Amino acid sequence: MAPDRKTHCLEDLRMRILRQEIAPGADLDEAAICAEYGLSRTPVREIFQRLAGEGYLTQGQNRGPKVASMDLPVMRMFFQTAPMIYANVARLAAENRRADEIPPLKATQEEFRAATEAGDAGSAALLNHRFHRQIGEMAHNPYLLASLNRMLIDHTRLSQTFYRPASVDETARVKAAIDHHDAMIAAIEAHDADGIVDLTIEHWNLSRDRLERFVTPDPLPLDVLSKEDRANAV
Amino acid sequence: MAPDRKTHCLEDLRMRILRQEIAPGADLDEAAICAEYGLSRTPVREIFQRLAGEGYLTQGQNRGPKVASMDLPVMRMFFQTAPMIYANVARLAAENRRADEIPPLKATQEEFRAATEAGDAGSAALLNHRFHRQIGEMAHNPYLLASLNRMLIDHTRLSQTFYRPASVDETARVKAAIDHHDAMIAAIEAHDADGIVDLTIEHWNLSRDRLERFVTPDPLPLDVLSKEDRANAV
DNA sequence: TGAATACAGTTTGTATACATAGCGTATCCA
DNA sequence: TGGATACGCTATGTATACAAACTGTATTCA
Repeated sequence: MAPDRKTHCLEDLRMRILRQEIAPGADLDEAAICAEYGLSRTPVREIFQRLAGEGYLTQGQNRGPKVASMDLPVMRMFFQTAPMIYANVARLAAENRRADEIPPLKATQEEFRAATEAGDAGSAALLNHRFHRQIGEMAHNPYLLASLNRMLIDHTRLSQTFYRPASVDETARVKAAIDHHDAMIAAIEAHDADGIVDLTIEHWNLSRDRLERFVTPDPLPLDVLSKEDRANAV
Repeated sequence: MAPDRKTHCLEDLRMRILRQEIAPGADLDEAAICAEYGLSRTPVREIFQRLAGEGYLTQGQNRGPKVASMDLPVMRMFFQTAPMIYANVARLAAENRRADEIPPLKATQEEFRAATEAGDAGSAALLNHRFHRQIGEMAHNPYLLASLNRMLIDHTRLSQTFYRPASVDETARVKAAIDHHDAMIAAIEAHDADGIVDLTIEHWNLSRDRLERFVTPDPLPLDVLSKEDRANAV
C-alpha cells in the first residue's frame, strides 16, 4: 500500500542519516530517492519538508535538501547544552510519566541489550536513540522535546562507533551504559526525580568521554615516518 | 511572482496563528487557503508540512492540519520551562553574538517601540516575538533554538492582550518591557552574560505575572445576580 | 425502534505534466 | 589568451487530474 511505502521511506531516511550512511552535509538526490522507494516526487518532497522540520535536513530556496552538517561550532554547543537538556527532560519524565509508557520503554531496553550482545552496532545506536526519545516523550514537555530530539540526532550520529567496542575497556563502558538504562527505568517507574537526574549526568559523562575521544582522537605516533621518508615526502 | 505568493502565505499563516486570528485547535481548510492566496494545493501542503515542523500546526494521517492547541498540561510546562530556556539562550547570545547581528536587533526594537506607542497591539506582540527570536539566533545554538521557537509561539499567542493595556498599571508594565529590551541589547553588545541573565529573568517575571493573570483572571463578582434572579434562573 | 451497512459527497493523498530557475560549458569577441 | 555571454541541461517549483480514504446520511433488516 502507498502509505506504507511513504512511511518506510521516511523512517529509512531517518535511519540512514542517523547511521551516517548518508553523511552530514551530503546532498540528497530527489529523483534517486523517488526511484529507490517507488514514490513520485510529491510525497518525497513532503518527506523532505518533514525531515527538515525535525532537523535531519536543511533546505534552501531552489536548492536540493542537504543532510544537516555537524561543524565545530555546533559540536561545541552540543557538548555545552546536552547535560542541561538531558537532565531536565529526565526529571520531568520521572515526574510526569504515565504507567502505560513504562512497558514500551522496557521493551526498547531489551531490544537494545540484545543488539549490543549480538554486536550489532548500528541497531544498538538506533535503539539507544529510541530509548532516550521515549524518555523525552514521557516528560510530556513539547518545548524541551524539540531540543532533545535535535540533540539526539547529532548524539546518535556521533556515537556510531560507540557500540562497536574495540577494546575490553570499551566493552565495559557499553555494559555500564546498559546498566544505566536499567537504573533509569527503575527511577522513572519510582517517580524518583532526583535519582534519575544523577543517573542521567553519570550516563552523559560516560557518553561524553567516548564522544570527545572520537572527536579528538589520540594523535598518531610522531615517528611513523623514518627521517629519510620525511625528507623525501615533499 | 509565485515564490512571493508562497512566502506571503507562509508568513501570513504564521502571523494569523500567533495573533490567534486562527484559534488554537482550529482546523485549516486547504481549499480555502489555496483560493485565498492564489496557490495550488501542492505548495500549500508544503507550507502545512513546514508549519507543522515549526510547531504551529499538528497533522494527522488522512486528516487536515490543526492549529497547535494550548491545553492546561502544556501551559504548566510552558511556565515551568520558559525561564530556563530564556535565560540560557540569553547567556549564549551575549557570549556568541556577532557584531553584524546587533543592528537588526536594534531595528526590531525601534519598530517595537513605535508599535507600542501607536497602540498597535497586534504588531507589538509580533515584533516582540521577532526580537526574542533574533536573540535566539544570536545564541548560535540550534538545539536550544528549537525549544525557544516553540516557546515563543505559545508565548506570543498567550500575550495577545498584553500590549493592549487596559489600565495605567499595565501601561507601566509595557514601558518596563521596552526598557528591558534596551538593557538587553546593551548587555548583549557588551558580552555581559551574567547581566543579561538577570535582565532576562526580570523580563520573564514581568511577562509571567501578566500571563498568569490572563490564564487565571480575577473571578467575576459573586453578586451579579440578585437573589430573585438566581431563584428564577433554573 | 435501534443498529448496522451501503452509498454519496467531501477531503486527503499521489502521480504526472509543465514551468521556471540555477549552473556548467562552450563559443565568440576583444 | 582571457573574459564574458549565450545556450542547453538538470534540478527545483507549481498546477492539475486522478485515486483512495474518511464522514455523514439514509435505508434496510432484526
